[in-house]
Amino acid sequence: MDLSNCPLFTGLSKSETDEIISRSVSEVLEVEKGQHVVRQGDIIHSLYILADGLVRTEMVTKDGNVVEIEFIEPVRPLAPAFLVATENRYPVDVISMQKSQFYIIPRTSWLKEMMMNEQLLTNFMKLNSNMTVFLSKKVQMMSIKTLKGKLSLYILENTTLQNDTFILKRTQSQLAEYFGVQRPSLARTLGDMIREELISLYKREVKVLDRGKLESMI
Amino acid sequence: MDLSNCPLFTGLSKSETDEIISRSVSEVLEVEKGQHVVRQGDIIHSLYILADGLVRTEMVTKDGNVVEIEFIEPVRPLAPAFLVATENRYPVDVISMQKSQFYIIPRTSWLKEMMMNEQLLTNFMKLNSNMTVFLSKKVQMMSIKTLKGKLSLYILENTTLQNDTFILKRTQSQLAEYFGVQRPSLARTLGDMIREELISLYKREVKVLDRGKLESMI
DNA sequence: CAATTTATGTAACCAAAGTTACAACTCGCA
DNA sequence: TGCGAGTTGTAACTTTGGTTACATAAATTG
Repeated sequence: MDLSNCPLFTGLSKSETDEIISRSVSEVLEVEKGQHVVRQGDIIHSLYILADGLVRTEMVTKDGNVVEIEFIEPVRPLAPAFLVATENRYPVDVISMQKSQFYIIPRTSWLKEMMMNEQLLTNFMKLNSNMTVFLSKKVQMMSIKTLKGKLSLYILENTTLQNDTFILKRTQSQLAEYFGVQRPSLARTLGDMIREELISLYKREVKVLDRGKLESMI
Repeated sequence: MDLSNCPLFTGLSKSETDEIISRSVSEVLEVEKGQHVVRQGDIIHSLYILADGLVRTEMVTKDGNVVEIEFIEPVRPLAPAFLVATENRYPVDVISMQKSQFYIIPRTSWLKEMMMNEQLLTNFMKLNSNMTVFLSKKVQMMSIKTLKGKLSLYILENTTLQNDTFILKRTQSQLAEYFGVQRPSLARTLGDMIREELISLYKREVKVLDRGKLESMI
Protein backbone atom coordinates (compact mmCIF):
# COMPACT_ATOMS: atom_id res chain seq x y z
CA MET A 1 0.00 0.00 0.00
CA ASP A 2 1.30 3.42 -0.94
CA LEU A 3 0.99 5.93 1.87
CA SER A 4 2.95 8.69 0.20
CA ASN A 5 -0.19 10.61 -0.70
CA CYS A 6 -1.28 10.70 2.92
CA PRO A 7 -1.04 14.27 4.16
CA LEU A 8 0.84 13.00 7.21
CA PHE A 9 3.75 12.05 4.96
CA THR A 10 3.91 14.85 2.42
CA GLY A 11 7.43 16.09 1.91
CA LEU A 12 8.92 12.76 2.97
CA SER A 13 10.61 10.44 0.53
CA LYS A 14 9.03 7.10 -0.21
CA SER A 15 11.80 5.31 1.63
CA GLU A 16 11.47 7.53 4.69
CA THR A 17 7.73 6.91 4.77
CA ASP A 18 8.18 3.18 4.37
CA GLU A 19 10.71 3.11 7.17
CA ILE A 20 8.38 4.92 9.53
CA ILE A 21 5.50 2.63 8.61
CA SER A 22 7.43 -0.60 8.98
CA ARG A 23 8.90 0.58 12.25
CA SER A 24 5.77 1.88 13.94
CA VAL A 25 2.69 0.11 12.54
CA SER A 26 1.68 -2.46 15.12
CA GLU A 27 -1.38 -3.85 13.40
CA VAL A 28 -3.36 -3.76 10.18
CA LEU A 29 -7.09 -3.67 10.86
CA GLU A 30 -9.77 -4.73 8.37
CA VAL A 31 -13.34 -3.55 8.88
CA GLU A 32 -16.31 -4.81 6.87
CA LYS A 33 -18.91 -2.54 5.27
CA GLY A 34 -21.38 -1.20 7.80
CA GLN A 35 -19.26 -2.04 10.84
CA HIS A 36 -18.06 0.46 13.43
CA VAL A 37 -14.37 1.31 13.40
CA VAL A 38 -14.44 3.50 16.50
CA ARG A 39 -17.35 4.39 18.76
CA GLN A 40 -18.15 7.73 20.32
CA GLY A 41 -16.51 7.82 23.74
CA ASP A 42 -13.75 5.31 22.98
CA ILE A 43 -10.38 6.26 24.38
CA ILE A 44 -7.73 6.74 21.72
CA HIS A 45 -4.49 4.84 22.23
CA SER A 46 -3.41 4.70 18.61
CA LEU A 47 -3.28 6.61 15.40
CA TYR A 48 -5.62 5.11 12.80
CA ILE A 49 -4.59 5.65 9.19
CA LEU A 50 -7.28 4.78 6.66
CA ALA A 51 -5.30 3.04 3.93
CA ASP A 52 -8.13 1.73 1.82
CA GLY A 53 -11.92 1.90 1.70
CA LEU A 54 -14.23 4.70 2.82
CA VAL A 55 -15.60 5.71 6.20
CA ARG A 56 -17.93 8.31 7.51
CA THR A 57 -18.05 9.90 10.90
CA GLU A 58 -21.32 10.67 12.60
CA MET A 59 -22.66 11.76 15.91
CA VAL A 60 -25.67 10.10 17.44
CA THR A 61 -27.79 11.82 20.03
CA LYS A 62 -29.63 9.67 22.53
CA ASP A 63 -32.99 10.00 20.82
CA GLY A 64 -31.49 8.37 17.76
CA ASN A 65 -30.96 11.46 15.67
CA VAL A 66 -27.88 11.35 13.52
CA VAL A 67 -25.73 14.23 12.41
CA GLU A 68 -23.21 13.39 9.78
CA ILE A 69 -19.88 15.05 10.20
CA GLU A 70 -17.73 14.10 7.22
CA PHE A 71 -16.64 11.42 4.84
CA ILE A 72 -13.02 10.35 5.05
CA GLU A 73 -11.32 8.86 2.01
CA PRO A 74 -7.99 7.08 1.94
CA VAL A 75 -5.21 7.82 2.64
CA ARG A 76 -5.90 9.89 5.73
CA PRO A 77 -5.59 9.61 9.50
CA LEU A 78 -8.69 9.59 11.70
CA ALA A 79 -8.84 12.53 14.11
CA PRO A 80 -5.13 12.80 14.86
CA ALA A 81 -5.90 15.56 17.36
CA PHE A 82 -7.23 13.13 19.91
CA LEU A 83 -3.89 11.41 20.15
CA VAL A 84 -2.42 14.46 21.85
CA ALA A 85 -5.38 16.10 23.60
CA THR A 86 -5.82 16.07 27.35
CA GLU A 87 -9.21 14.40 27.04
CA ASN A 88 -8.61 11.75 24.46
CA ARG A 89 -12.05 10.26 24.00
CA TYR A 90 -13.20 9.97 20.46
CA PRO A 91 -16.05 12.43 19.79
CA VAL A 92 -17.85 10.63 16.99
CA ASP A 93 -18.74 7.24 15.62
CA VAL A 94 -16.71 6.09 12.65
CA ILE A 95 -18.52 3.70 10.34
CA SER A 96 -17.06 1.82 7.45
CA MET A 97 -18.96 2.48 4.20
CA GLN A 98 -16.99 -0.13 2.28
CA LYS A 99 -14.57 -2.80 3.37
CA SER A 100 -11.78 -0.66 4.80
CA GLN A 101 -8.23 -1.16 5.94
CA PHE A 102 -6.42 0.72 8.70
CA TYR A 103 -2.82 0.95 9.74
CA ILE A 104 -2.63 1.23 13.50
CA ILE A 105 0.27 3.08 15.08
CA PRO A 106 0.47 3.14 18.87
CA ARG A 107 0.47 6.58 20.37
CA THR A 108 3.91 6.33 21.93
CA SER A 109 5.53 5.08 18.74
CA TRP A 110 4.00 7.91 16.81
CA LEU A 111 5.10 10.56 19.29
CA LYS A 112 8.61 9.12 19.09
CA GLU A 113 8.57 9.28 15.29
CA MET A 114 7.41 12.89 15.33
CA MET A 115 10.17 13.95 17.66
CA MET A 116 12.69 12.46 15.27
CA ASN A 117 11.29 14.06 12.14
CA GLU A 118 10.46 17.71 11.87
CA GLN A 119 8.51 17.36 8.65
CA LEU A 120 6.29 14.72 10.18
CA LEU A 121 5.62 17.02 13.08
CA THR A 122 4.74 19.95 10.83
CA ASN A 123 2.38 17.80 8.81
CA PHE A 124 0.71 16.55 11.97
CA MET A 125 0.26 20.08 13.30
CA LYS A 126 -1.13 21.30 10.04
CA LEU A 127 -3.65 18.49 9.93
CA ASN A 128 -4.80 19.29 13.45
CA SER A 129 -5.11 22.93 12.64
CA ASN A 130 -7.08 22.18 9.51
CA MET A 131 -9.42 20.06 11.59
CA THR A 132 -10.01 23.04 13.84
CA VAL A 133 -10.80 25.13 10.79
CA PHE A 134 -13.14 22.43 9.51
CA LEU A 135 -14.97 22.20 12.81
CA SER A 136 -15.22 25.97 13.05
CA LYS A 137 -16.90 25.99 9.68
CA LYS A 138 -19.19 23.21 10.79
CA VAL A 139 -20.17 25.29 13.80
CA GLN A 140 -20.73 28.23 11.49
CA MET A 141 -22.99 26.16 9.25
CA MET A 142 -24.88 24.78 12.22
CA SER A 143 -25.38 28.21 13.69
CA ILE A 144 -27.41 29.31 10.70
CA LYS A 145 -30.95 29.00 11.97
CA THR A 146 -33.02 28.12 8.93
CA LEU A 147 -32.60 25.21 6.60
CA LYS A 148 -32.97 27.57 3.66
CA GLY A 149 -29.98 29.48 5.00
CA LYS A 150 -27.89 26.34 5.43
CA LEU A 151 -28.76 25.17 1.96
CA SER A 152 -27.93 28.58 0.53
CA LEU A 153 -24.49 28.52 2.15
CA TYR A 154 -23.89 25.01 0.88
CA ILE A 155 -24.88 25.91 -2.66
CA LEU A 156 -22.87 29.14 -2.66
CA GLU A 157 -19.78 27.31 -1.43
CA ASN A 158 -20.10 24.79 -4.24
CA THR A 159 -20.48 27.31 -7.05
CA THR A 160 -18.79 30.50 -8.24
CA LEU A 161 -19.85 33.52 -10.27
CA GLN A 162 -18.26 31.86 -13.29
CA ASN A 163 -19.61 28.39 -12.67
CA ASP A 164 -23.20 28.48 -11.49
CA THR A 165 -24.02 24.78 -11.54
CA PHE A 166 -22.86 21.76 -9.62
CA ILE A 167 -23.81 18.14 -9.17
CA LEU A 168 -25.01 16.94 -5.79
CA LYS A 169 -22.63 14.23 -4.69
CA ARG A 170 -25.06 12.73 -2.22
CA THR A 171 -28.64 11.58 -2.12
CA GLN A 172 -31.20 13.83 -0.47
CA SER A 173 -31.28 11.47 2.50
CA GLN A 174 -27.54 11.86 3.00
CA LEU A 175 -27.73 15.61 2.52
CA ALA A 176 -30.53 15.81 5.07
CA GLU A 177 -28.34 13.95 7.56
CA TYR A 178 -25.48 16.31 6.83
CA PHE A 179 -27.70 19.25 7.70
CA GLY A 180 -29.25 17.42 10.61
CA VAL A 181 -32.83 17.63 9.34
CA GLN A 182 -35.43 15.14 8.13
CA ARG A 183 -35.44 14.13 4.52
CA PRO A 184 -38.93 15.48 3.72
CA SER A 185 -37.96 18.82 5.26
CA LEU A 186 -35.03 19.05 2.87
CA ALA A 187 -37.20 18.13 -0.11
CA ARG A 188 -39.79 20.70 0.91
CA THR A 189 -37.21 23.45 1.30
CA LEU A 190 -35.59 22.58 -2.01
CA GLY A 191 -39.05 22.76 -3.57
CA ASP A 192 -39.63 26.17 -1.99
CA MET A 193 -36.32 27.47 -3.28
CA ILE A 194 -37.13 26.27 -6.79
CA ARG A 195 -40.58 27.91 -6.65
CA GLU A 196 -38.98 31.15 -5.46
CA GLU A 197 -36.56 30.92 -8.39
CA LEU A 198 -33.43 30.94 -6.26
CA ILE A 199 -32.19 27.76 -7.91
CA SER A 200 -33.23 25.14 -10.40
CA LEU A 201 -32.77 21.43 -10.02
CA TYR A 202 -32.64 18.80 -12.73
CA LYS A 203 -31.85 15.33 -11.44
CA ARG A 204 -28.79 15.96 -9.32
CA GLU A 205 -27.74 19.18 -11.04
CA VAL A 206 -28.25 22.36 -9.05
CA LYS A 207 -28.14 25.67 -10.92
CA VAL A 208 -27.95 29.04 -9.18
CA LEU A 209 -30.56 31.46 -10.56
CA ASP A 210 -30.22 34.36 -8.13
CA ARG A 211 -26.94 34.56 -6.28
CA GLY A 212 -27.82 37.77 -4.49
CA LYS A 213 -31.02 36.36 -3.01
CA LEU A 214 -29.18 33.21 -1.94
CA GLU A 215 -26.63 35.33 -0.09
CA SER A 216 -29.39 37.23 1.65
CA MET A 217 -30.77 33.97 3.10
CA ILE A 218 -27.66 33.31 5.19
CA MET B 1 3.22 40.56 33.32
CA ASP B 2 3.61 36.94 34.31
CA LEU B 3 3.02 34.58 31.45
CA SER B 4 4.15 31.44 33.23
CA ASN B 5 0.59 30.28 33.87
CA CYS B 6 -0.18 30.44 30.16
CA PRO B 7 -0.66 26.90 28.88
CA LEU B 8 1.71 27.71 26.03
CA PHE B 9 4.56 27.99 28.50
CA THR B 10 3.89 25.23 31.00
CA GLY B 11 6.98 23.22 31.76
CA LEU B 12 9.27 26.11 30.89
CA SER B 13 11.24 28.00 33.49
CA LYS B 14 10.39 31.62 34.15
CA SER B 15 13.64 32.73 32.57
CA GLU B 16 13.06 30.65 29.43
CA THR B 17 9.57 32.09 29.09
CA ASP B 18 10.82 35.62 29.58
CA GLU B 19 13.51 35.10 26.98
CA ILE B 20 11.03 33.87 24.42
CA ILE B 21 8.67 36.74 25.15
CA SER B 22 11.29 39.45 25.00
CA ARG B 23 12.74 37.97 21.82
CA SER B 24 9.53 37.41 19.88
CA VAL B 25 6.83 39.82 21.06
CA SER B 26 6.64 42.55 18.46
CA GLU B 27 3.85 44.60 19.96
CA VAL B 28 1.62 44.95 22.99
CA LEU B 29 -1.96 45.70 22.03
CA GLU B 30 -4.51 47.34 24.30
CA VAL B 31 -8.20 46.98 23.50
CA GLU B 32 -10.97 48.89 25.29
CA LYS B 33 -14.12 47.26 26.63
CA GLY B 34 -16.63 46.51 23.89
CA GLN B 35 -14.14 46.84 21.04
CA HIS B 36 -13.32 44.13 18.50
CA VAL B 37 -9.92 42.48 18.82
CA VAL B 38 -10.22 40.36 15.69
CA ARG B 39 -13.05 40.13 13.18
CA GLN B 40 -14.44 37.03 11.53
CA GLY B 41 -12.59 36.58 8.24
CA ASP B 42 -9.42 38.42 9.24
CA ILE B 43 -6.23 36.71 8.10
CA ILE B 44 -4.00 35.66 10.95
CA HIS B 45 -0.38 36.81 10.76
CA SER B 46 0.39 36.71 14.43
CA LEU B 47 -0.18 34.83 17.64
CA TYR B 48 -2.33 36.83 20.07
CA ILE B 49 -1.75 36.08 23.73
CA LEU B 50 -4.37 37.53 26.05
CA ALA B 51 -2.28 38.79 28.97
CA ASP B 52 -4.90 40.71 30.86
CA GLY B 53 -8.64 41.40 30.67
CA LEU B 54 -11.42 39.17 29.32
CA VAL B 55 -12.69 38.49 25.83
CA ARG B 56 -15.43 36.46 24.30
CA THR B 57 -15.60 34.94 20.87
CA GLU B 58 -18.81 34.92 18.90
CA MET B 59 -20.05 34.16 15.46
CA VAL B 60 -22.43 36.49 13.69
CA THR B 61 -24.66 35.28 10.90
CA LYS B 62 -25.67 37.78 8.25
CA ASP B 63 -29.17 38.29 9.61
CA GLY B 64 -27.64 39.54 12.83
CA ASN B 65 -28.03 36.42 14.91
CA VAL B 66 -25.24 35.85 17.34
CA VAL B 67 -23.90 32.55 18.59
CA GLU B 68 -21.52 32.76 21.45
CA ILE B 69 -18.62 30.36 21.32
CA GLU B 70 -16.58 30.81 24.48
CA PHE B 71 -15.10 33.17 27.00
CA ILE B 72 -11.33 33.41 27.10
CA GLU B 73 -9.58 34.46 30.29
CA PRO B 74 -5.96 35.46 30.66
CA VAL B 75 -3.37 34.10 30.18
CA ARG B 76 -4.27 32.24 26.99
CA PRO B 77 -3.58 32.44 23.28
CA LEU B 78 -6.39 33.14 20.83
CA ALA B 79 -7.00 30.34 18.36
CA PRO B 80 -3.40 29.20 17.91
CA ALA B 81 -4.56 26.67 15.33
CA PHE B 82 -5.10 29.33 12.71
CA LEU B 83 -1.44 30.27 12.75
CA VAL B 84 -0.55 26.95 11.14
CA ALA B 85 -3.63 26.00 9.14
CA THR B 86 -3.77 26.08 5.35
CA GLU B 87 -6.69 28.49 5.42
CA ASN B 88 -5.75 30.97 8.08
CA ARG B 89 -8.78 33.18 8.28
CA TYR B 90 -10.13 33.75 11.73
CA PRO B 91 -13.49 31.98 12.13
CA VAL B 92 -15.07 34.17 14.81
CA ASP B 93 -15.28 37.69 16.15
CA VAL B 94 -13.31 38.36 19.30
CA ILE B 95 -14.73 41.08 21.49
CA SER B 96 -13.14 42.60 24.54
CA MET B 97 -15.40 42.40 27.59
CA GLN B 98 -13.06 44.49 29.72
CA LYS B 99 -10.03 46.54 28.88
CA SER B 100 -7.68 43.84 27.63
CA GLN B 101 -4.03 43.53 26.79
CA PHE B 102 -2.47 41.28 24.14
CA TYR B 103 1.08 40.25 23.39
CA ILE B 104 1.50 39.94 19.66
CA ILE B 105 4.03 37.48 18.29
CA PRO B 106 4.53 37.37 14.51
CA ARG B 107 3.88 33.99 12.97
CA THR B 108 7.40 33.47 11.67
CA SER B 109 9.01 34.34 15.01
CA TRP B 110 6.72 31.93 16.76
CA LEU B 111 7.39 29.09 14.35
CA LYS B 112 11.10 29.69 14.85
CA GLU B 113 10.74 29.56 18.63
CA MET B 114 8.79 26.31 18.44
CA MET B 115 11.43 24.67 16.32
CA MET B 116 14.00 25.55 18.93
CA ASN B 117 12.03 24.31 21.93
CA GLU B 118 10.38 20.94 22.08
CA GLN B 119 8.31 21.74 25.14
CA LEU B 120 6.87 24.81 23.46
CA LEU B 121 5.94 22.71 20.47
CA THR B 122 4.26 20.06 22.60
CA ASN B 123 2.27 22.71 24.46
CA PHE B 124 1.18 24.26 21.20
CA MET B 125 0.07 20.93 19.79
CA LYS B 126 -1.81 20.07 22.94
CA LEU B 127 -3.66 23.39 22.85
CA ASN B 128 -4.64 22.83 19.24
CA SER B 129 -5.83 19.35 20.01
CA ASN B 130 -7.83 20.56 22.95
CA MET B 131 -9.45 23.14 20.71
CA THR B 132 -10.50 20.34 18.39
CA VAL B 133 -12.00 18.51 21.34
CA PHE B 134 -13.76 21.67 22.45
CA LEU B 135 -15.21 22.29 19.02
CA SER B 136 -16.29 18.68 18.71
CA LYS B 137 -18.21 19.08 21.93
CA LYS B 138 -19.70 22.29 20.67
CA VAL B 139 -20.89 20.46 17.56
CA GLN B 140 -22.31 17.77 19.79
CA MET B 141 -24.20 20.33 21.86
CA MET B 142 -25.48 22.07 18.75
CA SER B 143 -26.61 18.82 17.22
CA ILE B 144 -29.10 18.26 20.01
CA LYS B 145 -32.33 19.36 18.44
CA THR B 146 -34.41 20.72 21.26
CA LEU B 147 -33.55 23.50 23.64
CA LYS B 148 -34.72 21.34 26.53
CA GLY B 149 -32.12 18.78 25.47
CA LYS B 150 -29.34 21.35 25.25
CA LEU B 151 -30.23 22.76 28.63
CA SER B 152 -30.33 19.28 30.13
CA LEU B 153 -26.85 18.54 28.84
CA TYR B 154 -25.59 21.86 30.14
CA ILE B 155 -27.07 21.27 33.60
CA LEU B 156 -25.85 17.68 33.79
CA GLU B 157 -22.34 18.74 32.84
CA ASN B 158 -22.33 21.32 35.60
CA THR B 159 -23.52 19.02 38.36
CA THR B 160 -22.72 15.56 39.71
CA LEU B 161 -24.62 12.91 41.64
CA GLN B 162 -22.97 14.23 44.79
CA ASN B 163 -23.46 17.92 44.06
CA ASP B 164 -26.85 18.58 42.55
CA THR B 165 -26.83 22.39 42.51
CA PHE B 166 -24.85 25.02 40.72
CA ILE B 167 -24.91 28.75 40.18
CA LEU B 168 -25.50 30.11 36.70
CA LYS B 169 -22.48 32.17 35.85
CA ARG B 170 -24.26 34.13 33.12
CA THR B 171 -27.46 36.06 32.68
CA GLN B 172 -30.29 34.40 30.77
CA SER B 173 -29.53 36.65 27.81
CA GLN B 174 -25.95 35.41 27.68
CA LEU B 175 -27.04 31.81 28.15
CA ALA B 176 -29.55 32.20 25.35
CA GLU B 177 -26.78 33.45 23.08
CA TYR B 178 -24.62 30.52 24.09
CA PHE B 179 -27.35 28.14 23.00
CA GLY B 180 -28.16 30.21 19.94
CA VAL B 181 -31.80 30.85 20.88
CA GLN B 182 -33.88 33.86 21.81
CA ARG B 183 -33.99 34.96 25.42
CA PRO B 184 -37.76 34.43 25.87
CA SER B 185 -37.43 30.92 24.44
CA LEU B 186 -34.87 30.10 27.10
CA ALA B 187 -37.04 31.56 29.86
CA ARG B 188 -40.04 29.61 28.59
CA THR B 189 -38.12 26.34 28.47
CA LEU B 190 -36.66 26.89 31.94
CA GLY B 191 -40.21 27.53 33.14
CA ASP B 192 -41.40 24.31 31.52
CA MET B 193 -38.59 22.33 33.13
CA ILE B 194 -39.43 23.74 36.54
CA ARG B 195 -43.13 22.94 36.08
CA GLU B 196 -42.19 19.40 35.03
CA GLU B 197 -40.07 19.14 38.19
CA LEU B 198 -36.84 18.37 36.36
CA ILE B 199 -35.08 21.22 38.13
CA SER B 200 -35.74 24.05 40.52
CA LEU B 201 -34.42 27.56 40.17
CA TYR B 202 -33.96 30.15 42.89
CA LYS B 203 -32.30 33.32 41.66
CA ARG B 204 -29.24 31.97 39.84
CA GLU B 205 -29.14 28.65 41.67
CA VAL B 206 -30.14 25.61 39.64
CA LYS B 207 -30.97 22.41 41.50
CA VAL B 208 -31.38 19.06 39.79
CA LEU B 209 -34.55 17.31 40.93
CA ASP B 210 -34.66 14.36 38.54
CA ARG B 211 -31.35 13.40 37.00
CA GLY B 212 -32.78 10.43 35.14
CA LYS B 213 -35.42 12.48 33.38
CA LEU B 214 -32.82 15.13 32.48
CA GLU B 215 -30.68 12.44 30.88
CA SER B 216 -33.62 11.19 28.88
CA MET B 217 -34.06 14.63 27.31
CA ILE B 218 -30.72 14.51 25.51
C1' DC C 1 -37.32 -6.30 -19.39
C1' DA C 2 -40.04 -7.09 -15.35
C1' DA C 3 -39.47 -6.97 -10.48
C1' DT C 4 -37.80 -4.82 -6.60
C1' DT C 5 -35.51 -1.55 -4.16
C1' DT C 6 -34.17 3.09 -3.51
C1' DA C 7 -34.90 7.96 -4.17
C1' DT C 8 -37.82 11.86 -4.65
C1' DG C 9 -42.04 15.02 -4.37
C1' DT C 10 -45.85 16.36 -1.73
C1' DA C 11 -49.54 16.90 1.70
C1' DA C 12 -51.71 17.33 6.34
C1' DC C 13 -51.03 17.92 10.84
C1' DC C 14 -48.05 18.66 15.06
C1' DA C 15 -44.37 20.56 18.03
C1' DA C 16 -40.72 23.76 18.95
C1' DA C 17 -38.80 28.00 18.76
C1' DG C 18 -38.99 32.93 16.95
C1' DT C 19 -41.11 37.46 17.58
C1' DT C 20 -43.04 41.13 19.95
C1' DA C 21 -44.77 43.21 23.75
C1' DC C 22 -45.39 44.16 28.43
C1' DA C 23 -45.26 43.54 33.47
C1' DA C 24 -42.57 42.61 37.42
C1' DC C 25 -38.55 42.01 39.80
C1' DT C 26 -33.31 43.01 41.18
C1' DC C 27 -29.58 45.51 42.03
C1' DG C 28 -26.37 49.27 41.96
C1' DC C 29 -25.98 53.71 43.24
C1' DA C 30 -27.18 58.63 43.77
C1' DT D 1 -34.55 54.96 49.94
C1' DG D 2 -36.05 55.59 45.60
C1' DC D 3 -34.76 55.96 40.71
C1' DG D 4 -33.27 53.63 36.52
C1' DA D 5 -31.01 50.17 34.00
C1' DG D 6 -30.75 45.61 33.39
C1' DT D 7 -32.94 41.13 34.06
C1' DT D 8 -36.62 37.85 34.25
C1' DG D 9 -41.42 35.80 33.57
C1' DT D 10 -45.15 35.34 30.55
C1' DA D 11 -48.55 35.65 26.84
C1' DA D 12 -50.29 35.67 21.92
C1' DC D 13 -49.29 34.80 17.52
C1' DT D 14 -46.15 33.33 13.58
C1' DT D 15 -42.77 30.58 11.32
C1' DT D 16 -40.04 26.63 10.71
C1' DG D 17 -39.16 22.06 10.75
C1' DG D 18 -40.68 17.25 12.42
C1' DT D 19 -43.73 13.34 11.56
C1' DT D 20 -46.26 10.24 8.94
C1' DA D 21 -48.04 8.69 4.96
C1' DC D 22 -48.46 7.92 0.24
C1' DA D 23 -47.57 8.45 -4.83
C1' DT D 24 -44.32 8.59 -8.36
C1' DA D 25 -39.80 8.19 -10.52
C1' DA D 26 -35.26 6.31 -11.07
C1' DA D 27 -31.86 2.85 -10.52
C1' DT D 28 -30.55 -2.04 -9.76
C1' DT D 29 -30.80 -6.64 -10.39
C1' DG D 30 -32.37 -11.33 -11.50
